[in-house]
Amino acid sequence: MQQLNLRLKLNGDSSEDQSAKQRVKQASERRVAAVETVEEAWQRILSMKNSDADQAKLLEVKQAMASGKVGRNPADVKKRFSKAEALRLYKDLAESQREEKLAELVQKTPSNYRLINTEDSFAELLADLANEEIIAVDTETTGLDVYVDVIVGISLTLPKADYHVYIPIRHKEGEQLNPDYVLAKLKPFMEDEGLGKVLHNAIFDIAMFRRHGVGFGGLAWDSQTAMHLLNENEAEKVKGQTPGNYKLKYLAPKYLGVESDTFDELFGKNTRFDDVPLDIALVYAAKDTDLTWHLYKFQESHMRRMPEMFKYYTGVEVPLLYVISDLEANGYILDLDFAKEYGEKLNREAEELHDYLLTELSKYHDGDTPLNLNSPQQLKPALSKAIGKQLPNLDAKRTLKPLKSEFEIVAKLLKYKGITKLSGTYIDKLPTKQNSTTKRWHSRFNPMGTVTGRFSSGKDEADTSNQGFNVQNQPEDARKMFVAPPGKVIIGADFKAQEIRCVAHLSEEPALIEAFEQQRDPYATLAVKFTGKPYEEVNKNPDGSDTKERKMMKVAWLAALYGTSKYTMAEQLNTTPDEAEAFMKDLFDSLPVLRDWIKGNEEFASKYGFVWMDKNQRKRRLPNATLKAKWGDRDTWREKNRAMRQATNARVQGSSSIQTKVTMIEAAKMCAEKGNGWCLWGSVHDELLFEAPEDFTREDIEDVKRVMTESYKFGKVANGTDIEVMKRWGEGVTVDAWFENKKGETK
DNA sequence: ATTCTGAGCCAC
DNA sequence: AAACGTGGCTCAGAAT
Repeated sequence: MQQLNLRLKLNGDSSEDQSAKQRVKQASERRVAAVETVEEAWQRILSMKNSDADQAKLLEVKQAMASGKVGRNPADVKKRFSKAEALRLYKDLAESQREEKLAELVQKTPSNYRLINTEDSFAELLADLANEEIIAVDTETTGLDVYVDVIVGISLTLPKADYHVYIPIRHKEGEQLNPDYVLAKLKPFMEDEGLGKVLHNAIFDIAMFRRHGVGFGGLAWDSQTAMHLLNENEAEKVKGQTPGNYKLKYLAPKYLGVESDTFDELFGKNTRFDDVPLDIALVYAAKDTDLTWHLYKFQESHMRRMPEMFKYYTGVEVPLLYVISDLEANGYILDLDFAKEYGEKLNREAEELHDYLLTELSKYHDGDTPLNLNSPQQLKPALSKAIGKQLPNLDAKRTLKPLKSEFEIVAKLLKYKGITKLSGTYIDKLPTKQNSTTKRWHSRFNPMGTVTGRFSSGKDEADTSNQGFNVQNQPEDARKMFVAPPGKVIIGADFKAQEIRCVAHLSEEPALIEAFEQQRDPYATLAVKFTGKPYEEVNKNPDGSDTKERKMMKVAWLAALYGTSKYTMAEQLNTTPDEAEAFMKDLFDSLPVLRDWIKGNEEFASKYGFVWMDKNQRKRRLPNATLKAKWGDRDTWREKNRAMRQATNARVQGSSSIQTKVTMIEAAKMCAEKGNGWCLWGSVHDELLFEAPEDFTREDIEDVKRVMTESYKFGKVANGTDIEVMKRWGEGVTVDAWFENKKGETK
């Protein structure tokens, strides 16, 4: 009861109460300090509301204090032992542990780790390298920007000679060989196709060697991409679990049972590797190739048990890394004048809309700060009041668009959102990402960025330069910033209806097979089968637009592929869920082979917990597919059904991505044969883009067509491609139009 | 001051 | 028995 009274007083806010509050607090602190033992303080601190991370740190400090590893700072002893002090002690503890750890590592340096920093030891290494068939390679660098940073040392593992080396070349302290000399001597080995090489994240090191004028050959294995193929779920986010990753330092303990500290753990976040003393650098860096080598042996033995996957990995994914390396290094050119002018136009429009919206909506906004239109949290209640309708969210497509014609303000908001997205993410942003060294724009193409095998594109995971960007989601309007280099064109070639052809092949549905045999539009063909109307009538309207039958088939098609629910389908077809369901049932009844194929995918996944991509080259593991959905267990039900949808989708997406990757390799070969400035410019899932001299010929186009349609066949289903030519991305013309235009110019 | 998460939206 | 598969980026706002 006394406590309650005290609290009531403390909560008062008159100045008298304030000073009373302070006096009471000070008195109580004096009392606690006088009587509280450190043990009691611990009880108090540990029972506070601490984050999990803090609690763990606190417990560690408590233990360290008990064993005498850390003690209180004499200056603090008079004060009450606080949580803040305990956390300060944690820092001291971590620092001393780090030093201890480093000393221990150096002391326990394996006898077959060699620091190469003399003429003699380097000569011996070169002689031994000549006897190796396959080695492991890694570089240590000043940072992660492969166009700006430099190599500070090189690690090699020589399996036959049975030792691991670190060759420091640019550390700030310690005896080292001349960097140019070392690189010149290593160059023939690095470029030797006959000397196999194993790396972890090879794209990075290949780019680093390239930067120093050293080519790369003989790539045999990349333990990072191989791991993705062996377990694409390693980094999956599961509730209540910390997700894994594909870093060597994570994989080695997990799969090799070897203890391994990360760079940050050992050296802290802001240490550059050229600051690391050589004895420590040796044990850290040589361990990298040591671990990479062992991870390779482990992975190889596993993958060999899946021969088709092994063949695919070594035959496609590994050589693809060279292709990506060239593609990324080539980079892009942006038309900065265009971007500036366009950006200014967008910003003017946005400003006008912003003024209007703020004027109209501010009166419905409560709060001390002005309404922020970019904050859904603030905008939702304000807009709801303005239009007199409670909005569930501000989803442009679902929520706002239907209200667009009824409310002027919603229409303006949609326009505003569209413009600010375009300028904020693309038109104004991309120009700031020019690389200082190459003066070009470089993106990343991660061949294992997705669980199905598609590429992802963007910035490097650990890259802090903020210069990365996603090439694969550039909207139509932003693509216009990308231009061909002077004297060149961009040639775009897509896989016509890639995923549908893929399904035709995998399912062997006769209606689809037949459509492609007759070179007919697949959606129209489905519409014929379903409606009984003639092809011409359902394919295109007289004005060239889509017929409603064809549109419906397209929606239904995607629904089958993606597992759309009847509710979403109803929205898309503008009908009721029941009708949508009935329509899908009728449709699938008319395509029984396709229906059974989808069912088969689901049954396979339910039984085995994974599905195969085309020709068993790759797996998509879906452990949740084996769940038994129980009544009332919503989470299980949701996960199970998600896995069922993924089963079919992954097979289609993954098999299609195999086609794209195989074709990229053949396309790169074609470019190399042609020379004369031909190279790959990009890839966006179902299309490849080339850079070519603007005096390319019709024969060149025939070669592109051949590469696109013949590099990877979906069984007996023919491939198709549409090719266009452009000086500016997205402003393409047909090949015929290009040559017609040229004829006109020369006349 | 830095890092994380969710909403939202771009691509195929 | 409600929400379409694969990604990445930006911004706001919260957590640390």
